[in-house]
Amino acid sequence: DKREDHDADQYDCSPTAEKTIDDILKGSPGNDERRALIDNLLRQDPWKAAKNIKNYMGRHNIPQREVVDSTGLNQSHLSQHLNKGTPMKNQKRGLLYAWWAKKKDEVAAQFKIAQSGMGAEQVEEAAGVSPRARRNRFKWGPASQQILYDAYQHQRNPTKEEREELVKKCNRAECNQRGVSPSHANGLGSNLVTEVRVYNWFANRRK
Amino acid sequence: DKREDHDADQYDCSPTAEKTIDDILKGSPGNDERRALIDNLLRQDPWKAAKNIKNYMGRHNIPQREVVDSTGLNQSHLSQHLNKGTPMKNQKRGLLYAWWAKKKDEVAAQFKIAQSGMGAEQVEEAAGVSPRARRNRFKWGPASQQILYDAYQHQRNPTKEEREELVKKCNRAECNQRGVSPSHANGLGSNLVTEVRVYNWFANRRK
DNA sequence: CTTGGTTAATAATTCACCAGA
DNA sequence: TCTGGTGAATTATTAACCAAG
Repeated sequence: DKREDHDADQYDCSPTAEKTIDDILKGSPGNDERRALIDNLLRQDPWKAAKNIKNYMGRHNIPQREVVDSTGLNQSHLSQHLNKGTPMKNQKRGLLYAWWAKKKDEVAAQFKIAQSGMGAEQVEEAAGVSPRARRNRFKWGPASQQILYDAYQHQRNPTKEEREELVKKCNRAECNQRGVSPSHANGLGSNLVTEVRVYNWFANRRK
Repeated sequence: DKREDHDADQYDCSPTAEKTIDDILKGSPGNDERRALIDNLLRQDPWKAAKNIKNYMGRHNIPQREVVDSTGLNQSHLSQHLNKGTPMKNQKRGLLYAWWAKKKDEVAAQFKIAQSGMGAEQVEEAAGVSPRARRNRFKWGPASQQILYDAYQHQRNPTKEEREELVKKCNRAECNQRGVSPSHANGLGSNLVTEVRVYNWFANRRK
């Protein structure tokens, strides 16, 4: 990772202005269906929708920050809405749902493309992942952590080979959790497990 | 509270450069003794010192951020050092101890001055609280919270009178926790309990 | 006044990174 | 082949508003 030029104020779009559903849904086909989904969600129980979104984010290990960046919602508000059912006006819920509607397709596209031999990053690009967003930070999923934890009990200092083995096992588990074939691991994008990450996990764990 | 001009890059001193013990101890008499204390702490068990500082901060409800601002230490590093005993080099521990040495005197001075009829903010000024630092945010102490919690069980919507009563009770408890006479409540500075704060506590609690 | 919304700020945690032995 | 140190980023939580019944 490079230190990013932390002064780049050029984030997504509209630096000051509020976002709109159109901003989020910009371009890409199939927006009629998405709008229908959004309207539908807006008409239903917000708490139920929140749980579904949270669940989806959990399964795919999507950082809350990505949602914040692409919707323009306030981080703490979003966090409370998702985790505690704190109220959120329809206008804002719409943004959240729009993000979700689009994201689901993006993710699906990513895994589809991942069948080809592309690397994880190329896959993201090819799938048209919202361009301006900053790359997500890698995040361990519970499934992988369980695997690592078990391995740790048996061996605190795995060799490179053992680590590579763990990488495969983790990626398989992650794909499994997402309901896709393990061969599509590159669709995991920023959450693809690598040997360095496994290395770091052990190094940090040992402290 | 006013919205602060969030662009003001003029924080404490030395925006880029590392701080030194001298920066922290600048001016104010009695620095020889402070240096002796610092050296002494540096020679002892870091974890023991950390616990003492943490304990002190807890008793006076001092935000970690104040330490970060005045020492220039990294927030997560400080947090880990204080809470988990993560190692920290002497150079940096020195800054932390210097802050503590000075802070203890400042706090003592604040309570001394608070005997006079000054308001909480004037007291802070008079005590020569490091000038450039931004005002700390109010934070409830455990003692006060217990009082409020007990009151809440009995009455979710206290009247203004009841709230004023709680204010007094809380401030008394806070002074008590700090080992000072309740008459010195204004020495509590930014942590002085007021009726609005009590009001807010109940309003937030009801949600 | 109070609830519905909403938010800035705080701080524990997570994942990484780098200099040496 | 790390391990001591460190740190940027993430996010739940805390303590505030503010508009409008």
